[in-house]
Parts: sequence; structure tokens; C-alpha cells
Amino acid sequence: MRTVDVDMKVKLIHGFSNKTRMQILDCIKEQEKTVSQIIDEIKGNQSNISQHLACLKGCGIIVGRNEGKYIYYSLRNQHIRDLLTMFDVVLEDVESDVACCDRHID
Amino acid sequence: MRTVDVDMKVKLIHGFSNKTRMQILDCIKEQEKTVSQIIDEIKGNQSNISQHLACLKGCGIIVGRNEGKYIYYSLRNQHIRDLLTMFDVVLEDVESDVACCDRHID
DNA sequence: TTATCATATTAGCTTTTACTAATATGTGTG
DNA sequence: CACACATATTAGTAAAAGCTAATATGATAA
Repeated sequence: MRTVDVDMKVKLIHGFSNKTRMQILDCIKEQEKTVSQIIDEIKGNQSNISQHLACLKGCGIIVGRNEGKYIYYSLRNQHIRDLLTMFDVVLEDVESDVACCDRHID
Repeated sequence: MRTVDVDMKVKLIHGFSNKTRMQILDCIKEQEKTVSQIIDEIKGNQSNISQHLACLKGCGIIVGRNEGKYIYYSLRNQHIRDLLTMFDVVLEDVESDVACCDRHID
């Protein structure tokens, strides 16, 4: 297998490692949504969500499509969807551990 | 599919979203290693690596096995290994985007 | 039982990330 | 054109994460 740049891999994964971003991803997993719809569904702050969308888009995790005054966001491709599903699978294995791990360092 | 707790999922993913932790995981992906071996291979600070190992273990991503004065760490199971592989697959899709995304927010 | 090696923990500090509020841009509509 | 709505950007601040150095624990071996 080809060698992948660790920095880039970590940067990619970082895209998934925040609650708001994960909520956005869950929200558009099956169907594209406008920014307003996303804000509505996850009850977030407009500015905050916009920033997270920029982050996800910058990492190539999601794509945006303009239609009139709306912008529809969706997952980039099926691989991303598979990855999201995989997270859920792995979570079932580790759930009890993660639950009691209260911080990441220290 | 059962509903998963977002907070917990994010916490799990967080385990993968740091360069040092990813280096540790790559390092033990195929074979268990002692802490000293890991420190050696990734040329890290002992305290720092120990903290990251605690984090990975706390999240259930890796497991430790005592043998004499050594502790051998390895991936928890095949699902974790599959997930690591999947990261590489997805990275190939998004590589060019991630490369130019310099921060995660702002 | 003391010395040594392997690993863990703590504390302090720096850097990064996330959030909110305010403001800006951009697009359609009367 | 002016207004309303959708989204983005900026600035400032608060919170979280990561690093290093120092110290502690725990096991083996002399």
C-alpha cells in the first residue's frame, strides 16, 4: 500500500472530531441540505455552523452546490458515508471504554 | 441501525486526530510493541508518548499486555485496523483538498 | 535491599480550537 | 434601486489539547 502523509491524514480525521461537525455530517448523511436546514435541525449558531461547513468543505469531506440563493451541502462521496458508518461499528466495540475516558491527555 | 451517542463517537474519533497518536497507531498496526520501542521508532518524548498511550487505551483503541517489566501495546481488534486502513482510502479521495485546508476553523 | 530500567503521573506553560456577536457579501424580488 | 433573506467572514474571547521537564511508581536483577 502506498505511504500516506501522516499530517494530512490527521488533518482529515480532525474534520470528524468535533461534535458540531459530526452533527452536520449525520444531518446530511442521507440527503443534501441547505445551511438554513442544517442550522434548524441541529439548533446551532449560524456563524458557528458556517465556519464548520467551511472546514468540512476545505477538507474535502463535503461539497456544496449552489441553487438560487441556497447552497446545498452533501457528503463528498460514498467512501465518506462508509467511513461514517464504520465509526458507528467501531464505537460499539469500544463504547464502554470511551464512556469512562474523560479527557484525552492528562 | 441503532442510534449512537454523538459525544461518544466524537470522543472516539478524537483518539485518531493527533499526529503523535496516529504515529503510535501506525507503529503498532501490524505488531505489538513495548513503550520503549514506540518511543524509539517515532522518536518521541517519553512522557508525551506515555500520555498518548493512556489516551488511546482509555478510549479502547489499543490494549496493553504486561510481560515482565515491559508493557506491550497493540490495536484492540481488527475493526480498529480496518478503520485505520479506511482512513488511507478516504485520504486518497480528498488529498488535494486537505492539502490546502490550512486550519479547521476560521 | 538497593540500583536500574520501564513506564506513568503531575504541573506549568503554549498553542490550537471552538464559540459568540457583529458585520459583510451576495442573490433574488417588489 | 432598496429590501429581505441566505450565507460567509472577522475579531475577540474562552476552553481544550498538547508539549516538556520533573518526579513518582513498579518491576527486575545484582
